Amino acid sequence: MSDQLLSLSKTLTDNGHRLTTARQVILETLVTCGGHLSADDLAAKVRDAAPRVGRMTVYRTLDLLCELGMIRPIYQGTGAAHYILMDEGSHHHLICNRCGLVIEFDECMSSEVGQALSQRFNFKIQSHLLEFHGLCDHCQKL
Amino acid sequence: MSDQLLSLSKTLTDNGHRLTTARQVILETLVTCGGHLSADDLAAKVRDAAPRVGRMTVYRTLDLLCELGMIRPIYQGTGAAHYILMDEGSHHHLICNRCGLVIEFDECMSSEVGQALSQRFNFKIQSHLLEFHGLCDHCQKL
DNA sequence: GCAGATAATGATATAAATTATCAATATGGC
DNA sequence: GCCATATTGATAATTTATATCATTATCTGC
Ligand SMILES: [Mn+2]
Ligand SMILES: [Mn+2]
Ligand SMILES: [Zn+2]
Ligand SMILES: [Zn+2]
Repeated sequence: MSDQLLSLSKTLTDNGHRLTTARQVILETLVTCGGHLSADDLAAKVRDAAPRVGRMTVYRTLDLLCELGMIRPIYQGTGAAHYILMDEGSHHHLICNRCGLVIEFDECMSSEVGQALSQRFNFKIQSHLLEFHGLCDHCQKL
Repeated sequence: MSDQLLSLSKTLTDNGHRLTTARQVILETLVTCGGHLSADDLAAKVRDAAPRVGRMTVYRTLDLLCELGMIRPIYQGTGAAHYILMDEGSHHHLICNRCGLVIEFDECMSSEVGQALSQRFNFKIQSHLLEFHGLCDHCQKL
């Protein structure tokens, strides 16, 4: 069991939620896949490992994880929400407006800005998402 | 007709798309409302001004505006996509993970990072979105 | 370890949001 | 104004998301 999985599980129990087998499998699948899945995509993968887990439980678990700030829904081409992991505190993308290509990157200087905002609005920051949008190498040449 | 509306219209024609009356009304409504609308919300408002504009046209226009980088779909509580205006080059949010409150802010230091990424990946940046997620003043006290 | 209170589940039904089709129409270039 | 064709909108189909509720599993306290 990975550290990340342990940490996510702990966040659940720390907030008074039960660590059910369904939730365990869902978390494990989510971590293994590295996120970027839709609810139904995830439900399908989860059912490979645990066929008894219902689709509703996946939807509800995703909602719960969102509320706890562990994941975040974003658009990724299709009409369905895709969920990215937020437990590391940040997530960064370059996204092509034409073909939908997603490039991940790490560096970012949002901490200072966050600090200031946190005070101004008395807002407790748990994570951030930074996305640059534009045209990828390939799509610029079309 | 606002400068913003003119600029958006120009982007359409500059990219070889027709400036139809439907698109004009859609853009105008979008700008007037300041974005943050779902496709169906927008369709309803559009039909107040122009009853003949069909829902499909709104969906398709929103897709087109996304592809041109003028707007961007994000999640805002409900299952439907909400569209934010991106033509100013950036958009910044503080979002409460519990109640969904959205606070807008202006300052940000993403330009330098963007510059570096742009070169590294040969990616033409058109805009960026920065979101901080956490708990608002009110929800921290629950 | 067991019982009880209750959070959580999952089968089912319903609603909401998105996408596909295609004949009719409006648009911009000439 | 004419024409080629991009765009539209009515309709239908599909995909996503939400609501219900009886049943089950989890945790707490003993
Ligand atoms: Mn990612
Ligand atoms: Mn906004
Ligand atoms: Zn691309
Ligand atoms: Zn809140």
